[in-house]
Amino acid sequence: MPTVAEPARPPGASVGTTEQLRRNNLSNILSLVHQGGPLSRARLTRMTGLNRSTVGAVVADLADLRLVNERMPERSAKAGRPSPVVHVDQGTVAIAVNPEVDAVHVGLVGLGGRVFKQVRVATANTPSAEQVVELATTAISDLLSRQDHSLRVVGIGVAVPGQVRLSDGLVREATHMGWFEQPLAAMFERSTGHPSWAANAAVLAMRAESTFGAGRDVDDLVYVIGGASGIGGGVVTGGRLLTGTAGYAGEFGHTFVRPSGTACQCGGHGCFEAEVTQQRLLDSVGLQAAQADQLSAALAESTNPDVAVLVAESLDLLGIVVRNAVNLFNPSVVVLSGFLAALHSAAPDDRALIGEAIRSARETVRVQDAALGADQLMVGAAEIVFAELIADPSGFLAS
Amino acid sequence: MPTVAEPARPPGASVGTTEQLRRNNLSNILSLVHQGGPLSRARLTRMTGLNRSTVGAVVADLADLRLVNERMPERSAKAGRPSPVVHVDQGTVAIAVNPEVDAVHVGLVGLGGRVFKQVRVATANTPSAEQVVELATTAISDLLSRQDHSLRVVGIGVAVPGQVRLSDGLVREATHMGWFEQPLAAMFERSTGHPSWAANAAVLAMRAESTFGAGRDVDDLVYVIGGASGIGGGVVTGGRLLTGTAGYAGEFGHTFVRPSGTACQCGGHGCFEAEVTQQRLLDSVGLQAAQADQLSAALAESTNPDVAVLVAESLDLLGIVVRNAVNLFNPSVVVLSGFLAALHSAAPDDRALIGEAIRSARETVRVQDAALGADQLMVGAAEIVFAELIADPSGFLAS
DNA sequence: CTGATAAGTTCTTTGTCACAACAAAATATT
DNA sequence: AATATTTTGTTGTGACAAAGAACTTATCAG
Repeated sequence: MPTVAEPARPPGASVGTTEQLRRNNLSNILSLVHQGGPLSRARLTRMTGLNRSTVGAVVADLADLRLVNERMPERSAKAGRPSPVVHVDQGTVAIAVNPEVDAVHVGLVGLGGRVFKQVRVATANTPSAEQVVELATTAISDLLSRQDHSLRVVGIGVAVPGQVRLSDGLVREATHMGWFEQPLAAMFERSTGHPSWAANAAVLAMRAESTFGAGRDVDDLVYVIGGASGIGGGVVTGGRLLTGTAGYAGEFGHTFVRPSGTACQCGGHGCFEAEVTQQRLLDSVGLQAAQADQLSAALAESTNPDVAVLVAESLDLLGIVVRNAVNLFNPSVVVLSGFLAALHSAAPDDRALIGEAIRSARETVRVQDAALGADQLMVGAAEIVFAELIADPSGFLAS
Repeated sequence: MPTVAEPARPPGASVGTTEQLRRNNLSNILSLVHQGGPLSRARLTRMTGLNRSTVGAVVADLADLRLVNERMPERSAKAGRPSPVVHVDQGTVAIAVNPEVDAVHVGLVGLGGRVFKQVRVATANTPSAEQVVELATTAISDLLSRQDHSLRVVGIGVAVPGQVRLSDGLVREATHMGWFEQPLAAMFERSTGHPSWAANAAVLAMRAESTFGAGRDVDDLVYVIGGASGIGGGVVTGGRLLTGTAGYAGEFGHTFVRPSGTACQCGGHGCFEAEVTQQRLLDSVGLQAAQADQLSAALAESTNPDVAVLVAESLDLLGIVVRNAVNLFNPSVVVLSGFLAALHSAAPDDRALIGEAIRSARETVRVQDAALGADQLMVGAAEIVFAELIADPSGFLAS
């Protein structure tokens, strides 16, 4: 007879035993080197507050796991014995996959966030989930075989333009791809043998930005990105990624901005992403979808009053989204990305965006544009894999 | 010369040393007993996953700190040696203060969340911050002197209807009280000698609900409360309270719901709390402000078509707020409180509230009414104090 | 009254980290 | 060029926390 289930909620951080303590220290130090680049052991000591000898032991453990290696610095500025610099291992990589309407992107990303290689496999039509897995699997073995040194692949991260259940990587719906209830992570695991995760692309873009870009060292961050397939976003609060109960949090694209507005693909009305689209802005200045990166310049150069009206109107609606977000999340930074960054650069100041947020929250928030370029999604997709590795380095590699 | 400041961000949970390990276990077990009521040591063992002997040692430590005590159970159901039941100490209390427009509420709340005593000190006019401190200080010594056993007061928690900076308990603005930039926590500390904290009343109401009420054991919770002074709220995500960078997060009352709507006190337009007020609903059924608790019944009984229209319209606007919240936070539960619960009970079903949220998030969310009654705010205000105590029991009492 | 069961108690072992003493390797000073 | 100073790695020791085993205690079932 099974015993009565306890409220299994692990109270507080799950660090109760000495074993978990060491795991935590391994995790923290690996995380610092992953995010902060090469760091001397002396700096790690100061940053963690641990003892010199402890840091030495932990770094030695990480080196045994081939996750980091130590090198003596070439030049040392200050007096005293030089401290060995801890680098992330260059042979440990994650594979990033990003299916799109007309192509599949596949990349090789090293621990530390460097994109080593990247390919774009074009498709004739919008690919099915099965096709994406097949194309990506081929591309992956191709990428790996062309590599000279042998790499250790720790897993696959897939960035999907749609809603993904984090627990098992099930794509609930990706309307632009025409996908519904596709167990994408499981499909990748079966096809490649590598442990796989999938998540919403906008959330992963934010992860990249939050770990390596404009949101670095920001504990309370709101990120909104606009692309060809709509508007998404993600939130970091208290230094932690906001996922919600299943991973669907951060859908800024479906914020209500206009009563009885255009019908949205989601079934609702007045959604932000139904009212403000990249296509409409591109059309207004006569650009093609492929020229989205020129939107900011084109908007700045335009003297067409119709464009000015469209921009003003779009900024107003973006302002509603940002205002709501500032009131709800009280972030220190709001990052705008994709065509929303272009829209932002067309605004005379940030008053249209945050002017109507409550004063207390408004005063300490700043709006800025994304810092990362095209690699963004590759880095973000790899990051879901690395996050798992970093959470429990030795446990992850043992399994 | 000061050394160069390191990015002092403690990576991950700050549990790096064996000392912090014990602190963490003290904290976890005290938290379980505080929230879950009396628990046997055997159950604590199962809930924490720690060893019998460890739990025994930790509980002994907590007993030494006079935070818990153990009693043998009167009746035992199963075979085997009876496990001592760990109770929260009844002599450890926090003082809860809640200033309102026409009164100051002061309460004595025990560890474990029981309200021992409570007084309402009526005021002729809306009191200033100084007056509130003065009235409350008198009421506190009065409450304490009338108590037969000697109590250990661990601190004061103040629930303020306005925006409060959490770090130092500065009231940034409480428009209904007419307060601006009042260092309320510091004022209480000076006047009473007890360590004091202040926070937004709606957030504290949510804390109560999240710890002891409808949001118990819910890791992803959205809470929206409507009262005489407007609409506020709070969010728990991933089991943690969402505060934002300074503590102003959760201002659902200023969500945009109607273009060119009524001007709001915040300076914005179309805010939810400007469009839907308790007063208007009370007026529609001919109730007074003091009869707010009868609103739900009155709305149910009303046959007036004007009331029906107002209710439908208000529900629509509430639906916008809830829909946005579901899309952004992906909660498992949305709790409605105050007059919003009355409004909710007047709805035929929850379709008006969550019908337009994105499907994936909508399917797993449920909307329910607050479970806690009038004590809510006292419990919540005490909770900011207890949270500090629980985070580091021995450190808190040593300081 | 006896056996089964469950859980507290005690003692030992293991593992983690802090600390102190020492050694090493660089710069700074004379 | 020699020496002092500074900073940091290294090593060994001790404190402390938790796990585990062996034993004891207290209840229930028959």
